[in-house]
Amino acid sequence: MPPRADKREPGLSRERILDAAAALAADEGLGALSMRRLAQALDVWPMALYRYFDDKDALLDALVARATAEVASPSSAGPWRGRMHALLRSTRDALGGETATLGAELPRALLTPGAARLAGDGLAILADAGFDDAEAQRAWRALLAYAVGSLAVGGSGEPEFDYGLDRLLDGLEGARRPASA
Amino acid sequence: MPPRADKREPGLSRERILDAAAALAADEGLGALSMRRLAQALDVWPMALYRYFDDKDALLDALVARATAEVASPSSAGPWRGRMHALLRSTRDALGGETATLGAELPRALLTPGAARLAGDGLAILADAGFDDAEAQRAWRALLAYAVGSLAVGGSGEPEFDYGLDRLLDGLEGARRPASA
DNA sequence: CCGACTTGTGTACGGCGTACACTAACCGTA
DNA sequence: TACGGTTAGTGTACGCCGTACACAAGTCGG
Repeated sequence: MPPRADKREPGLSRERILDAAAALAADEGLGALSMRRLAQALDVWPMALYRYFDDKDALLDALVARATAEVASPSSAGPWRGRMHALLRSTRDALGGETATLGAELPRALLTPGAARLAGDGLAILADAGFDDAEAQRAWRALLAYAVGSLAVGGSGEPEFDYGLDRLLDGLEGARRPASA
Repeated sequence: MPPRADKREPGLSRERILDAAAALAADEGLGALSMRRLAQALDVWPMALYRYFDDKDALLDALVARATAEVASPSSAGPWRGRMHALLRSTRDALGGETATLGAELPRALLTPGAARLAGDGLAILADAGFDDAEAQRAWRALLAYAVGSLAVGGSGEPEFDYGLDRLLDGLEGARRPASA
């Protein structure tokens, strides 16, 4: 028999806490996300949250990790530039979206498992496109820097995001092989 | 006679406070920068700081504004790509440097007068390079996004920063005029 | 000499993260 | 049926934070 079969339902869970935290941050901004307010939203005493997260920092990490992990993997069909567009747009949306006003939390998002998977996806696309390993690495970092930076810089939305991305892709494509001359 | 000639020296000043704040943030991280610790470093009571800044947010704004304003204007001689390199490298260093671990404060840096001057410098270079107004705007935003994003993404330093920047510049240059075909 | 102004001193309050000790509910076992 | 262990959530408490407010000390022009 399985050694775990506790019948009492905790009521709380990491998932439920993260949901509430994301909602609170989305509604009132990241600054309003305090352990006390969060506990209140869950109708629980503040210390209850510490059964599920070591401290507030761990909770924040989990929040951005979840957002990062939600970035959709693009299908592996179609031209590489289109797939790269989809991947980076999705990245940008995930980091600036659910994590919402989490702009300030960007750096920590780049250290999560989700980010590693993302890099894998990106590098695969670049490999398909004919970049060798070293160049794909540099290219991926440049693309990610652009995608992340565009969150801070803002601009007038998707067309502008695509414009810069296309220019960067143009440049990368032109440098793909040492020199065709 | 000039209406201001008070002989008592305040001891405190916005400049002195900002210096201490920058030092504290550089030494112990942005998280350690509290009004109380800062006041202690200046050997003053916390409330004294409020004579010079409305609140902590204003102080932080002033801090990043100063860093942004310190970005050197590149000389207007030489090829445009070289000048653009210098400007963006300087931007990146200023935002990631003195503001130090101020990574989290990046967004507010882009709303300062210093950032406006920076944009002016960048747009001037792009104009020299033959971009029309609209395209220079989009190009500048893309370049700034890349420079800012590279702070978050990290990477192995200057060569990598230059690599991505060059690829973006390549792409921008290729698109400068509608089509040369 | 005197009121006005400037600068920094104190005091106080509400909110924060969280350490720590506790209770209540439920389990498997005897 | 009774019981020790485990788990989930409850309370209490402490030290830090930003900052509102009232105040004293020093310096000015008149």
